[in-house]
Amino acid sequence: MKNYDHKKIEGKWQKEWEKKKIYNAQNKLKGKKFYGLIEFPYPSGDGLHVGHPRPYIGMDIISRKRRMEGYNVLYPIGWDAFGLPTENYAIKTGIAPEKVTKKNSDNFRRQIKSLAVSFDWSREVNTTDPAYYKWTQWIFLQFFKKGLAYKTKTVINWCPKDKIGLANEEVINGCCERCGTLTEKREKEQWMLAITKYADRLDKDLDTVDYLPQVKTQQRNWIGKSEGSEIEFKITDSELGIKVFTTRADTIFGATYVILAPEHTLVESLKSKVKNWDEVEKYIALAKKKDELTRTAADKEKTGVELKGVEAINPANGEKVSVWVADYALVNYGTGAVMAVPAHDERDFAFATKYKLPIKQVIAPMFESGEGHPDKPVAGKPVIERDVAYAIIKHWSEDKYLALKWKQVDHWTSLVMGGIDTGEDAVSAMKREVSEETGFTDFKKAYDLQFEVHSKFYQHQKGENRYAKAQTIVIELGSGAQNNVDEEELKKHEPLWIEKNKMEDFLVHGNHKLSWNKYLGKIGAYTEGGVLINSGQFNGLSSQEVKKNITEFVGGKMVTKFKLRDWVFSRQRYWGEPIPLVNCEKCGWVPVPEKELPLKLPKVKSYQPTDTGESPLSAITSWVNTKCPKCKGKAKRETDTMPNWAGSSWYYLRYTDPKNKKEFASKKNLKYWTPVDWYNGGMEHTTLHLLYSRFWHKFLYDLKLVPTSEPYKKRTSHGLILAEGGEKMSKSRGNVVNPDDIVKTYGADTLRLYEMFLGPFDQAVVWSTESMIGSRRFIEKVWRLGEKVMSAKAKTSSKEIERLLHKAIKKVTEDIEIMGFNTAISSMMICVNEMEKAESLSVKDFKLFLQIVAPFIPHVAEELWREMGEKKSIHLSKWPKYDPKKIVDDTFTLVIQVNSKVRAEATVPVSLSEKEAEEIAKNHPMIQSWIAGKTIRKIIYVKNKLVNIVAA
RNA sequence: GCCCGAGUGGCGAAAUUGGUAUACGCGCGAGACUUAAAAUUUCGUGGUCGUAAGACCGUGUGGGUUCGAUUCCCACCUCGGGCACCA
Repeated sequence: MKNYDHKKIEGKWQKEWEKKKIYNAQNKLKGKKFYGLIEFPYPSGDGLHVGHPRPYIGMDIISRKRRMEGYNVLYPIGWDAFGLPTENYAIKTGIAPEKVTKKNSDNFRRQIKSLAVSFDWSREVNTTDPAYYKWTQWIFLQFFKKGLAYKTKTVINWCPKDKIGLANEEVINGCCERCGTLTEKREKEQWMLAITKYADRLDKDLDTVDYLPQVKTQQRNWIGKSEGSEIEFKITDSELGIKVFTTRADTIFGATYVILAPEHTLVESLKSKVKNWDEVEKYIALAKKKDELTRTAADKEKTGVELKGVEAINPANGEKVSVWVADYALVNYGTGAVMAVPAHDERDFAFATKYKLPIKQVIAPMFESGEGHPDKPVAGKPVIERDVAYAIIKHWSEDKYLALKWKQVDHWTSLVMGGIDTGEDAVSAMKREVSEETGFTDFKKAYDLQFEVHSKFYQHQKGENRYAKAQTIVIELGSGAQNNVDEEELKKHEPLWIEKNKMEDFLVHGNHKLSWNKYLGKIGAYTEGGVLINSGQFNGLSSQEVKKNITEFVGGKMVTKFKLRDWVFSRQRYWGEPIPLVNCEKCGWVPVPEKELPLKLPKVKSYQPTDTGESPLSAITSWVNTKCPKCKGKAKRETDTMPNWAGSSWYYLRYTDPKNKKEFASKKNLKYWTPVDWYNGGMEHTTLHLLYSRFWHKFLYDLKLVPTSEPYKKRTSHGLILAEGGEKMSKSRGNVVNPDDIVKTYGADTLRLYEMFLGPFDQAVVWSTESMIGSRRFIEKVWRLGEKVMSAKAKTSSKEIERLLHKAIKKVTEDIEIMGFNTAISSMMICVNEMEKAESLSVKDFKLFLQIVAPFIPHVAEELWREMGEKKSIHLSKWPKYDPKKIVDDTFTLVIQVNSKVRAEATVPVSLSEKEAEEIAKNHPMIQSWIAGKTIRKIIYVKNKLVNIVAA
């Protein structure tokens, strides 16, 4: 018996597979296909660490299974090789980026190949290859021709360290995504791609794809679709008006001032009217200077300045409101102006409180027999509307509050409350009620909290439905001076002094709790929906249904806004695709003619970006100065390059036809291969690469250049592999585990199996080289088992083994589909453990086992398969089917419970009837003592599982 | 603050139309083989009490629904991820 030696078999089979091209996609565009995709790597100088291959191996297992299921499989790889690290390396060393890229990708290729990932290497692409980026440039020109690529002066996020403009997506907490440096704002002419034109479709079409729910939510979040109203507030004595965007048109009667973003162009146009212009100008200058981080810090105190002398008119009620400039209004969202409704918006509330601006409640919370409320309104009974009030009564010396405990109803407690008579105001009404019900007379202070709460309920004693509109009144007692309280009142309820911090638990009604929390200041603005009050003709309507009507009433219109901004597509860098446009004095921006593509990167002496923010290309005058393709006059080339998201936005299309010189891919190939059936990648690319590529794809679809509107049918994610301390693996932390070392000592099969066994595929897991031994042991067991089976030459297997084997086939078949690799492996381990012990295991059955384990440990499976006389690769064999008859158990363990506690077990045949099971249970000796002297109330029977005797 | 996910032995983790909690693996303990070690292999391995049979407790915490809850509901705590003045 020869021992398992991974070194002897892994290289051998890798060469054989490559020679026979068994993993290459077949060029015949016929039959069922499977296109599996992983995110192509950036070939960094550090090489692969053990975290990189996790997604490759996962998708490899799926691809291998698909091949065995008879699919024509496309599982490609390439290099996303434009990018900063290579360029920075070039700056430091002077070595050309092409050379570095070549070296790094050669190393990556070698490493990946050593893991036997079944990529089709004949379709390898490289984004930095001119034959590839010719088409990246070509697609960009299509955007340009359709007016979706435009150059504009914008405020961009600028990283002072990398000297590069960043898209919003690349700014994390105000810092550069790559280097962590705090970004600055800079004004610059930049090429933009109009992704916002596709915002709605990018959002809506998520319904048509099978993505992880988190991916969909994150994309939706990022796109930030929000439906609302655009409404104009006219400025008095002026032709001008302020257009605001709001999702809460229902609160417009409560709009007590208007806010403009500091960058809003209207501010300048109002200059002549503004009396405090100096102050305003200063504020604006300050706001512009602030960097992203300090300006958007959530806990930052709000600031602003009033435009004195400017007044706007609330179109709902005609009231004059003040106009302010404040940086909590953002210029690039909505209209850059906000109608402030402090009573119903947290931010406006904070601002209004600080600057003492009026706060007007226009939405009353509505309690409709909800939680902690009296009975539901009864249909058919009359509804009596009543004005009422609650009193929050503070003790004269202690930190206690007065509340009522109702005597006729259990667990009923409330604030002191009562009706308001006609002509009476709420404060006097409550003073009257309080003295009647509690006897207290010394009211030091009594005021209206200005918080109205509505409720609907059924009043038992009166037999009628009530609609109560309650005011919240606060009364502070000066002393305990008290009159006698009427006997009748005392029979109804008992007044109790409750400590402040116990009050919320003491009160049972949701509306009382709400008023109490408003009093405490726990609720600033009431931001939920409710019933309109103080809103003229709209009073009594619900905030949900009234939005459209109110918008029309004030002459506004319903609109949809997005958080998504257009994509900054320019980079002032060398190592990227040159933007193929020339600027002609006469003709403006003119595309480089298609036949001149690719527009290659010229050789430069220095890769250093300039401090002025121009790319190193601008220094090469012989390249920059050119002729206009249109008029042949003098022209200059664009010196900006594309961001590295460009090449990755369409690479999956190129894989279908990677050598095509006439098109980015032929229609025929695209039609057969796309969409990608299954795309696995990192969550970190959800709002960047994934969204960008969906955008490009939709654009190409509109040009009828791709056959589907979505590029990827299904999207899953893998978790990170963390270093042993639970930290991220990185060269700088010095905790990187190199797969080369693992392959050398344990073998590629062990590494593959271990990575898949570590834990759930989509979760982060901690690497442990110590635990790897388990996977190696499993492989050795399989190996020994193979040797044993071959020498024994059994014709049949024992029944138990057959059952376990077919169960494993079922489990593995199903689990691979849901990326449950760890549980699939577990079932194979169980199977092997039993096969080891088994007296008889047939060659035929063992070969079935080899087939299901083959996607996980391809070398060992192939070696044993061939030794058993097979001439063709196991990876081209047909995926086994389990036999449903063979997985049926004859017996099962019947669990017998008494009062839901397991007291006994019995091995019984599966054909057992309910009656028989009950008999077995009752007569079981272990059970007798538990039910002795008790009455059996109930017997619960769960087929093939348990009997539960409920006895007392 | 808001949204999403998670919390189970010493460790990685299984198990959900509600039905034996801890499969599988690592580690650990004891035995076999061996001159010895490694490798391999057999048995054991949630906690407490008990000589034992066994009993009780146990899936982040506190409640609830149920004959029965890791699974469903409510409240809370902790960790991870995303968003963050988006009107």
